[in-house]
Parts: sequence; C-alpha cells; structure tokens
Amino acid sequence: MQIAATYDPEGFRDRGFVQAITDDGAEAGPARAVADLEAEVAALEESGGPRWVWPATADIAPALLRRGVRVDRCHDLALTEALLLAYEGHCGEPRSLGAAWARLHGLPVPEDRAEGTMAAPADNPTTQPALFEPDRSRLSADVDPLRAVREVYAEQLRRIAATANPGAFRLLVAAESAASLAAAEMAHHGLPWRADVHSQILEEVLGPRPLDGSPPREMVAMAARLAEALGIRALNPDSAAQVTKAFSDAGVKLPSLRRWELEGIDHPAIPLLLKYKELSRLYSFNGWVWRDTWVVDGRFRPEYSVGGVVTGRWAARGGGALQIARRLRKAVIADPGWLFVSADAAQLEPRILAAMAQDPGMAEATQSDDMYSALAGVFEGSRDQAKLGLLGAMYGQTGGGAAAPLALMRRRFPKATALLDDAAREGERGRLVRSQLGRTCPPPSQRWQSAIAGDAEADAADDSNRRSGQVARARGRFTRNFVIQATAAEWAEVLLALLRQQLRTLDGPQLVFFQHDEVLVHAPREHAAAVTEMIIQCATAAGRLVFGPSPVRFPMSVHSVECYGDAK
DNA sequence: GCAGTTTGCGCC
DNA sequence: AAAGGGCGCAAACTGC
Repeated sequence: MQIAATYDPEGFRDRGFVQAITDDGAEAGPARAVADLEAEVAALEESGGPRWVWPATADIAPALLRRGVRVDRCHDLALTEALLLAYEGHCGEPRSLGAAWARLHGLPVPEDRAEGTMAAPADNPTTQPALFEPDRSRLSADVDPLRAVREVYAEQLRRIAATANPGAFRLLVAAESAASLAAAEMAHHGLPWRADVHSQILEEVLGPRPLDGSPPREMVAMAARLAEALGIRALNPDSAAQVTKAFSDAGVKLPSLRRWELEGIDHPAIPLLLKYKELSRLYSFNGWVWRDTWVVDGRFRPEYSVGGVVTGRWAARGGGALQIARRLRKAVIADPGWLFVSADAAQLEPRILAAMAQDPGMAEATQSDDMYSALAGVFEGSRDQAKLGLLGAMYGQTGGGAAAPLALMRRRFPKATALLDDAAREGERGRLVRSQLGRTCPPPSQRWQSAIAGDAEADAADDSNRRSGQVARARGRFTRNFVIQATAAEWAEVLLALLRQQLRTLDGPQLVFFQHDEVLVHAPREHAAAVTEMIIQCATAAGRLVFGPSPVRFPMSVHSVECYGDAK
C-alpha cells in the first residue's frame, strides 16, 4: 500500500494531509486532514508499513525520529524529481514538489529554498525540536497539496517508464529514497565522539589550549623556527605571498605551495613549513573550536545531503563530516558494551568498472580481495603500477608515471578502456553520460559550451583554441570519471538500503556513518558478528541488483572495533 | 569594510 | 607534450 503524506504548507508544521493512493498515483481512499501528521505516520506505520509518498524525506524524517518514529519505505518526490530532471538534460532545475507541480501545469516555477548552511548544534540543539522545520515544498497556497503529490507522483512514474531502462531507474529511485531515510537516521543518532580523547590529541600535537584564541604553542614555535631557517625575523606561514617572498629572498623559487611540490625541494626550511601546515590544518579544521561547535553530548551530528553531489555521492554540511581526519578517528569510541562494525568496499571503483564494462580480464581479477596484486603480473610485476594504471584510466590521467601502465591497461583490458574512452569522448562533444542505473551528468556549463563551440570558430586565435581544447578535455575527464563514480555511489546506496532493512531485524545496532564506500554500524557487542555477516551479504546482493548476473566480486573489509581509529 | 574568489588540504 | 575525478572548509587574497 502507498500513502501520500504532506504537511500543510500553510499551517503549523504538525498539521498535514494523508491519503491512500494506488500504484499509479490515483486516489485509493479519502483525503484526510490530520492535526498531527507525525502521530498519524506513526500509527499507519505501526499498522502495516506503507510506502510513503511525500515531498521530501529531509523535511519530515528528523521530526519523526525525534518522536521515535522509524519509517520503513518511502518515495522521495524531490530526490526523484532531481534524478529525472538530470536524465532529461535539465540538471539543476528546481526539484521541490511546488516546482514539479508548476512545471506540470505550465506555471512559473519557484526556486528551491536553499538547503542553507546548517546551524551549529550549539545554536540549534537537535535534542530540542525546532518549532518549525523549513518548508521546502514551495507549494503555493491555492494548490491542494495531496493533489499535487498525486499528480507529480503519477507524472514521475510515467517519466521513469519512458527512460531507456525503467527497471534500473526504479531501483535508483528506491535506493535514493531509502538512502534519504538512512541519512536522517544517521544524523539523528550521531557519531559517538569522545571530546576528552579529542582534547588529548590536540594537546599532544599543538600544546595546551590557548585561552585567548591565539595560535597554540607548537604552531608559534614552528613559525619561529621557520623564520629563523629563512634568515628573517618573522613571517606568517599562512600567507602565500610572505612565504614565496621569503624563500625567493633565500634563493629558492617555489613553483607553488602545494605539499607535493614542496616535498621535491631541498632546503632546510621546507620540512618546517610542511610541519607548520600540518599543525595549522589540525588547529583550524579540527581544533578546539570545531570540537566545541560540533560535538554535543558525546555525539558528532553532521547534516548529510543525499544526492548533494552530481555523481550521486552524498555531501555533508557542517563540521566537514566526510573529511574526518584519520588522526582524529581515535576519538570515535563506541559506548561501553558496544562496538563499531566498520566496513569498506575494497577497491570499489575498479570493480565497478569491471562489472559495467563486462571486461573478462578485469572480472577475473575481482575474484581476489586485492585486485591490484592480482593484476601485478599484467603490469610487469608491480602492484603499484597496476594501481596507477587502473586509477589513471578512470581519472583520465595521461602523462607522468602513468603513461606506461596506461598503455598496458589499454592492451590488456580493451573493453574496460573502451567504456572509459567512450565516456570521455561523449563528454568532449558536449553530450551527457549516464551511470549503470541512469543517473545522468549535468550538461556542459556555459563555459564548456562556448569553449566547445569555440573550437569550430575558424578565426579563433590559437590561444583561444588551446584553451577550448583544455576545457573540452576537462569535460571529458569529468564524464569519464562520472560513469564510474556515479555507479559506485549507487552501488553503495543500494548496499546501504539493504543493510538498513536487515538491521531492523536486530534490536540495537544503528547506522552512524557512511562515507562513499564505507559504513559504520554502532552495535551492542553481542550483535557484532551478525552485523558483519549482514554487511558481507548485502554487498553481494547490491552487486546482483545493480549489475544482474556478473562474475564480479564486491568484497567488504569488515572490522569490529571499539575505536574507529583501529578499523584500518 | 564586506563579499566573492582562490589556494591548499584532506577525505573518498 | 599532455594539469587525474568528486567534495567541504579555512585563510588569504581580490575587487568593489
């Protein structure tokens, strides 16, 4: 059964409307106004788990979770709209229910409300329900909201049926919707984070916390040593201009201040500069201010944005959730009696390539848990060369140390190479490419379009032609990588959706973190073994769902640990 | 003086 | 011959 549900766009956020609908979005019962939509969802969920068809999970799920309501399945109209718009070549157009409804009726389309930067938890404690969630449905007051849900849903089903592979697209929509539920649950649970351990790390590396907000002891000391090594009185190592000038005065020309460039330069001040950058990064990115802002009641609660990246990866706002520095993972410690089951897909992207391209040689290599080692023989006995060849092909690298392994890649894995080259060529011509399930890249930007068009302009200056070529090739690298990254992201979302279902059969384990190809489940100790088994099975099932019968293996590297820092 | 852009880092 | 894809964030820098 399916139930359309929406808040009253005009009223207080508790009020809403519900109505049973058929598989194709027609009315299957009376429309009902309810005084407390969340209570209504809870009751209906209790009595048999419908599929909820609603404007946006992100708008309702946090409130439901605060009231202890967990929803089994949904169809997220906004996320689906975004997938369909991209498929149809209109990536980036407004995707709210109101926008979709307006497009359907040829009316002016409202802009989406910005997702906005998340208020830090100190200002907006998640433990305290906000009086109003932002209404992102953008539905105008004179529209019957249930009618809008039904009509947009029915239209989406028609548009899905019109895609080249409706079954695949349906899976994509289901996975994306399930992922939106998982994201809300992870934000709700939060990642266990020990503020005291975090402080300990900071003090070991930076010295005691300065009380007045000035830079900590070790940074000041390193800056002083750096100045001394350069023979000057003082400098601000954060200022590129000052650093470049100081090295120049010392007779060293720096091509840039990138770490990998600096590492190739022989000067006694270079290691000091690198060390300073390391300290500075920790201090400014994950220092005491970060901890005070983002760690509340022993939990780090970022806000995830499902579909926030064009490739289908999640984005996160607030606290740099998807860039938790490895050294800080020591502060991620399970509650007493609990463990983290940490799982990451080993070498996901080359496996995705092997499955998409149905390349027999690469598929054979996926039988191994370490593809690169399995392929070392092909790459003159070097695991590193194998890795360079595979990654270089997927990222569109051409020169440098990758040239030789890329040539081998081309010769030994022609089907895989052809898939990537085709994607790159399509991109260079300004065309769209799609993932395995149908997620579609954005059309070329204005800059790309004029650059690609500029190629044809006979009287364009050489300089302009060269720039055009560069821009077109950059687009080619993007589309080349898009097909792989987007398919990897959807494989991971399918895995997450399956795992979320499985975990519901246990009492206790919670998804607390997801990062592209890695999941973290916080589980009572006695459930860790069962969770481990579930993850491994879900990975295999995800491969079958996304690719059908395929010899390609998707092994997971799974560890049960008390501390996330010990996971790898 | 403020807002937008650039640079560089680190995560995948 | 050849600048490897995606992101978020902080500080410096640039332009108005």
